[in-house]
Amino acid sequence: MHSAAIHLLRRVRQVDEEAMRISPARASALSVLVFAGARSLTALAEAERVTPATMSKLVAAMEREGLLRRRPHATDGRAVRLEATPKGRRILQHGRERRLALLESLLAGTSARETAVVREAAEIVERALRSG
Amino acid sequence: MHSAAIHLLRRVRQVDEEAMRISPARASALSVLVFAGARSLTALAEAERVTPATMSKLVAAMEREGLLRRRPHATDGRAVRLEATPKGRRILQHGRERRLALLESLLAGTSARETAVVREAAEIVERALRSG
DNA sequence: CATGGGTAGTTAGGTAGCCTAACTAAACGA
DNA sequence: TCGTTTAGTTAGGCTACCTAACTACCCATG
Repeated sequence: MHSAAIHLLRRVRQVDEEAMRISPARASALSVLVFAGARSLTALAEAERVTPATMSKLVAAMEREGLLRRRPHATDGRAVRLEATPKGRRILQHGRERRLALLESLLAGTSARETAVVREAAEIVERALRSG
Repeated sequence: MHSAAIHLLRRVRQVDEEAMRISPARASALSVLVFAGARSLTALAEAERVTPATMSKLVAAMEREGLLRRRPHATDGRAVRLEATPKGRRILQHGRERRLALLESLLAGTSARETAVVREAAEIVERALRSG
């Protein structure tokens, strides 16, 4: 399971870089903003299970690339509100499509039942990580 | 699926580092040597889907740590034969146990059926990556 | 048997993503 | 108002990845 995760990510990285789109860590953070909505840097760091320091650099890079915007928090002068830009949404969508295409082609040699097993496993793992 | 892999590895890394044992990339390479047998650096790089340059550095570090040995190839003076040391096997075993314990505890809240789904999915993904 | 093209591995230099420690600035509560 | 807590940044360090350029060796072919 662990080994499968390592190898899968290495493979996905190859394709991502071929297309010069967006790295896995950025795609993952951006998707939180897109699908779960705008939030503070620290909240995003928690969602992604990294430290605020790490997220601070990721956010700075993504902001430079125009993937997200920083807005002042309505009432808290220390905090920022991070939100995806239209460009960010677009690029995330591209990335998702590319990744999806890769995963589909990888799973092309497997049966429908096996595909369903993999999908369910991904959900189980995410749920377990959230609760654990 | 992609996102589950990212989050799983981040979680595993936390535990690995707590124990100051062996990093995921090293564990993965070492396990090839332990379970599939001694081989050349380039062959190991291919098995791990990284470039020889990357593997060269990994191997140098693991050799310094006494996890593996370098032997001359019987007939080819350019090549080396990499094999795990007893210490390497031992540490790999520890790492596997720790990781196993983590994964077990993560999956503790899931049913037996779900655990089986995850196990099968890992096998399917590895098989798909090998053939694709 | 010399020579030149391929192969095994290393080195140099660069990037991303992760960390901890130490900091600034704002908020809050006693 | 003043000390503590919280949000985010910066500095410095590590691992793991890459490409490009190198050395050393292998092997065929003239």
